[in-house]
Amino acid sequence: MKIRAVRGMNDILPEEAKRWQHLEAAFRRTVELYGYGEVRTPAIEHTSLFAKQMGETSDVVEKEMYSFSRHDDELTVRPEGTAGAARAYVEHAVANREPISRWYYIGPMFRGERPAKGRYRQFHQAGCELFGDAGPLCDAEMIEMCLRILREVGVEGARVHLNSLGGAGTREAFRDALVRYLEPRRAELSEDSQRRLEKNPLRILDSKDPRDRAIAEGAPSILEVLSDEDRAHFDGVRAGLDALGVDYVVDAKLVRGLDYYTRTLFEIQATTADLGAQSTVCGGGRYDGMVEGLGGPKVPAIGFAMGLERLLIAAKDRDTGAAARPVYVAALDPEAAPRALAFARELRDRGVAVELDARDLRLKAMLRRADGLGARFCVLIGANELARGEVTLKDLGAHSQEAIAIAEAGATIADRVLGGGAVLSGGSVLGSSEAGA
RNA sequence: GUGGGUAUAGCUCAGCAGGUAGAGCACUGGAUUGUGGCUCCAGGUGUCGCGGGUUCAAAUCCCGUUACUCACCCCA
Repeated sequence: MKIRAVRGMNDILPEEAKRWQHLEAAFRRTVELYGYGEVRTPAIEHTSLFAKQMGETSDVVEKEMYSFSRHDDELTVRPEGTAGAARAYVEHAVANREPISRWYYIGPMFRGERPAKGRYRQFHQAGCELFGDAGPLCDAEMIEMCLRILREVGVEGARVHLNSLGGAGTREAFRDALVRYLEPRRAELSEDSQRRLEKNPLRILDSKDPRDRAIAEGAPSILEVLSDEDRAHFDGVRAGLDALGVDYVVDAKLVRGLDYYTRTLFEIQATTADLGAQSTVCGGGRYDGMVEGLGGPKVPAIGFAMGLERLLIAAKDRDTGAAARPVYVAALDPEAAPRALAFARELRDRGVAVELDARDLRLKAMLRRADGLGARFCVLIGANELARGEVTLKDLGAHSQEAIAIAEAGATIADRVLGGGAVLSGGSVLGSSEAGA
């Protein structure tokens, strides 16, 4: 039996990796505009970190984590990025060094869910965490930043959903009120929701089952039971969004499966049909209690994460820029191959990208390959060239070729490839002729 | 985790009233003794996802299994 990739885990081949690189670059570029710096935390943490922060009874912790014992340690491969970042924030006493910290991360996360489109067991998230500011304006700022990222990345039709869970006390009170409302109607709920009644009643609010929806319609709204402080914060967020001209919908039924959220909760959905049920492309909120819960000082925080696989599905494919146009060096005879190898190195020394081809093939096949790669220049080095101390330089766009003394060829080619605007105009001319053909 | 669909060449797919496999693209060679993007010709030895079963005979029918996929669930 052949060894295959583990279920739910995918290879990303170079061609596709290019799209990832563009996505990640756009993310970095954008969040750095807002003052975020990258943090890199380990992929493995103590299991208790996730169990405590995300909630012992959350689905992720209960049945989706990749956990294992190693010697005396109970460890887990991270299912998300926030807990690890907060742990590092506390561990390094960052609150003592600076009043506000803005961190971002990009990396793989692991959850043992049943794979589906846009949902994999190893998946990738890019996210931000802001520590040290409890004010509502940074909530609004972060949401606007998320929208900017999505725009930069080419996601269209993003919709912001906003809710507030209130502080810890409000949340508990609401949970009780909700259970009091639902308990008498238990029999009318879907099977899933009957289970959720004990475990995570808030989840019933965003169930997709029509039976649940009907009941959820009449359920009490968390927004009605917010404390004055929570209400003021929520209004502040909305005022911030309004000032930024950001469209959003208040959705009192928006909830999360993770326990650590307080107050502001938001989710951005892409309206791409391709995403199917996995349309949430960005989710985040406040977690004002986490740092203290990890043994740190009372430091409020807010963060979000984006699922990169989903982003790539939702993102309109844009021109990823001019593809690399290597100079193609073809070694035509075995005796000329070492010279071609050395010549390729010389071009690279001069900063020119080179694809060396020393296979035992017909010149025709090599030129086809050079075309396929989009090379503008092709350098032929064979027995004839070797005898004359020359190389043959072909300009594939102009259909011309010339003999150049091998001692000068490197400088000449580097000059043509790298020299000023010549590259751009040459590239676009070739590009348009290709498009026309 | 639950239910439905799919699984044939590197890629996209055809073939299925059962007789042991095809097309396009891509790739290689030739037409053009060392000159490309077009054209023409030629080139496939693919465990027809895997394992069982029915049958003289299975890619085709049945069962199981795995992967992918859609919905639910969960979430980013």
